[in-house]
Amino acid sequence: MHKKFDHEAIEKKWQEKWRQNDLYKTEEGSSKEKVYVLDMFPYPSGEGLHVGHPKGYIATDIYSRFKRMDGYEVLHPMGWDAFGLPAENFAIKNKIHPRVAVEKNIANFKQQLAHLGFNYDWSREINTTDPEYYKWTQWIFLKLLEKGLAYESHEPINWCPGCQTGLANEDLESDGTCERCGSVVEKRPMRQWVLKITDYADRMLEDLDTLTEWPEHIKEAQRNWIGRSEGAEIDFRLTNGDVITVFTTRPDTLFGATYMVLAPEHELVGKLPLDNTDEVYAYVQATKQKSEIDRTNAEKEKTGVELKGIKAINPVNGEEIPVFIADYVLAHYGTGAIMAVPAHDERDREFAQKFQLPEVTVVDEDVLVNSGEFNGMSVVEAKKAIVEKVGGRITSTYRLNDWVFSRQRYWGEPIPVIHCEKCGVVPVPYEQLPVQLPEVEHYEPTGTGESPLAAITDWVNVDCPKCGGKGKRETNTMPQWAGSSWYYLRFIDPQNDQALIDPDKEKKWAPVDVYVGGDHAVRHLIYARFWHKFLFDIGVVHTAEPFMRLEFLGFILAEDGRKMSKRWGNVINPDDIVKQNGADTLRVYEMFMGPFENTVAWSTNGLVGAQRFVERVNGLLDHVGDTEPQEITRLLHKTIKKVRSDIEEFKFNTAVSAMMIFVNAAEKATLTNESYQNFIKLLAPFAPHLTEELWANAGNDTSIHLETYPVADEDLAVDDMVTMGVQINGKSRGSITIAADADEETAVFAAKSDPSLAKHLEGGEVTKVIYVPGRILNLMIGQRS
RNA sequence: GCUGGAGUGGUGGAAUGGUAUACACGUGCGACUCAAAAUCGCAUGGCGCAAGCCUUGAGGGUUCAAGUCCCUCCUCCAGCACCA
Repeated sequence: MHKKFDHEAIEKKWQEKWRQNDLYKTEEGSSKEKVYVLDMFPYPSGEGLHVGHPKGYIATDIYSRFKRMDGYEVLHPMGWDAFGLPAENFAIKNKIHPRVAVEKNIANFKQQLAHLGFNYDWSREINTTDPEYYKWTQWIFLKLLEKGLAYESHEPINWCPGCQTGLANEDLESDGTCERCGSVVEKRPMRQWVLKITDYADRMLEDLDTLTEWPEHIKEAQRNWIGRSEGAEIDFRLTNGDVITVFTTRPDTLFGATYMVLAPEHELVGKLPLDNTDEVYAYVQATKQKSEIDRTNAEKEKTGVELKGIKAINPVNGEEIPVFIADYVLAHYGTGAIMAVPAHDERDREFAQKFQLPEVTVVDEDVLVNSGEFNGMSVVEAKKAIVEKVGGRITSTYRLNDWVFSRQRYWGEPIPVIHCEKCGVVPVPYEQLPVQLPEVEHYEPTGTGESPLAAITDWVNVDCPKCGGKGKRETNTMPQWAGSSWYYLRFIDPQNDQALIDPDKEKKWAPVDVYVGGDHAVRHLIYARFWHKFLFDIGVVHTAEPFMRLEFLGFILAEDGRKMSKRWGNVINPDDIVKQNGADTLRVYEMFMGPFENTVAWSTNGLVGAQRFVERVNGLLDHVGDTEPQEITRLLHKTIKKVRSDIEEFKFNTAVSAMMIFVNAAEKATLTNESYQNFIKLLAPFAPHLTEELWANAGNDTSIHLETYPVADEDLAVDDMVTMGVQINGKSRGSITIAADADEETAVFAAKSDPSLAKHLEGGEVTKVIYVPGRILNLMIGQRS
């Protein structure tokens, strides 16, 4: 009789052995075909992992183990995304230097991951806060600057009074609060570094079509995020001679434009000669006071003020129309100015009704009316014709804005530029990288809009690299997203101090073949794709896209159906599960819970099922004999076939269930030692400790994880006898068991010979037979009259 | 509102157009035990004593055959949203 599986001792034993033997180290010079399997690397928080975190890591672990056993050279690394506000806020609160806190958290995370027996090549570990790493993050920034894709802006930006830093639009919740701390975000005019991501918007959009192995919903989310609208820019001359350019997707409705609206922030507002300057000024001020919540609430009543003393001239018919400012027009979209067509736009209609402005219908049933020479034209034709007539320009605009790239905080990559009194912005010479974060005594935010770095005068004051005169270092740092926008490349060549990545190695290992993750995926993927395309343009990488295949994972909720959170007290720590039930049980359970992409609640009961399975496999040796029934051989080969294709497709839940079916059957019979060892290999990627132990117990002195993965014998994977359903007049009435290649006559005979089927055939003639071998027999009978 | 996805037992879920409910949990009964846990065996969609009938969100359609394909509708989830 077998012993109960002592998971604690066995896990420890093999994890140590694997480490000692460098079992999972990627061989650089290997001639095998490569596969690069990557997790979205974690942000090492102080709270450690809960059982939801490892789900994706288990999947990539299984996938990469499978690929290694199947003859590939596998690159499967792990690292840490450790810059950013949470680490800094945690450090401030607990009076610890962020670096120290991060080191501690990483050690804790690494320990937790180690307990699950993952096959990472730890010799490639990277950390975004390591100067040897962020040297290259800074290098990319300098390249962007060199190519004109990084620029300084003084536009008012989002300021979070809680975090005391500027934020990108994307850092806000939909209600306009800070996603980190929940504070109501204000607008503040500030000097900011901005990256011209909009230059890449079209390419990012178009290349989505090449990503055939990405889930559709992620691609759709990217399209929404980029939000391209096709339309035209049209110039409206004002009576004072100024010109306002509007963006519209409906140039065909130009005859219906009965007024214009500028965003209150529009640059022209302060410059126009107006009769009601005070009123206008007051409205602009009132808009600034409003939070983003009030500003973007579509429910509220429209407000605005007419700019008195000027009119605009509708370029298509020469009519003079009034000009307003109103906060329903957004400064950061299109040109910050619109032509208002109350008849064909709900928001314009609402505004027009309030201010009693005329409404002119110009399109009826997709055909133009009230539009002079364009009457009778289709909308599609008219769009082109009218733009041409008024000298407009066909163009696109995007929901996506340029990326606000500076933060007034300590714990980020210093932006590597120097401000010289004489030369202006001067990039730090490449050979002086990295610009290291200096030691500071107070890394709390200053709240003045300056980073804490500004107080360190001996770091800030430097000679200008260009003229040798007085210069000051840039004290803003990069946002957390910077380091994670290119890390997947560094794993390929983590220690290179001469280049971001060696071109030969890049050609060998890039791109990432399978990328797995969930949270924040849309935004991270936008940024990473943007940088990757830039790196492609400057010749650093050889592919236009970084991630060939993307697998999106569903989260694990707490048993109560809520998110796992300290706040609810419903967090389950994987360490506890590993200790009580074992790492292999946890791994099998998380894969068995449901489809990989589904969000499912943790179930302690469900865990028991996985545990029982692990124990039964441990006891399977008792059923090994000299022979095995043929159906066991067949079942094994069917199982091999199923498990292989399921792993390939990330259908781990059905792979596990197929193996359960095999074990259930094998327990009721006997199986040969050969089949036993094949089955253990089949399970090895899922339960690496158990199978390694059983492999050793079976007298092998190699590691099972370097063995060849079983291949199904196609002849043995199909049944020679099949049980198939029989329908009579399309209704299922029973089944027959016949040879898989039986002909129709045999099948019909078998059905007629079956008493329970024959019963249904009485009183009628078989008028039609539908026979799909191995699938179905359907007999149509007509009533005998 | 727009876009994408999903609705199957008490629960998680399975099913190239071919016997719906695999696998697992839970539950019930039984075995083992002084007893319990663990383990093992049997049963387990609904109605019905039974033969049988019904059943994949609702309703239509295509087909020999529909959870699967098509149409209409309902509900839920996700992303976007005063985006011109």
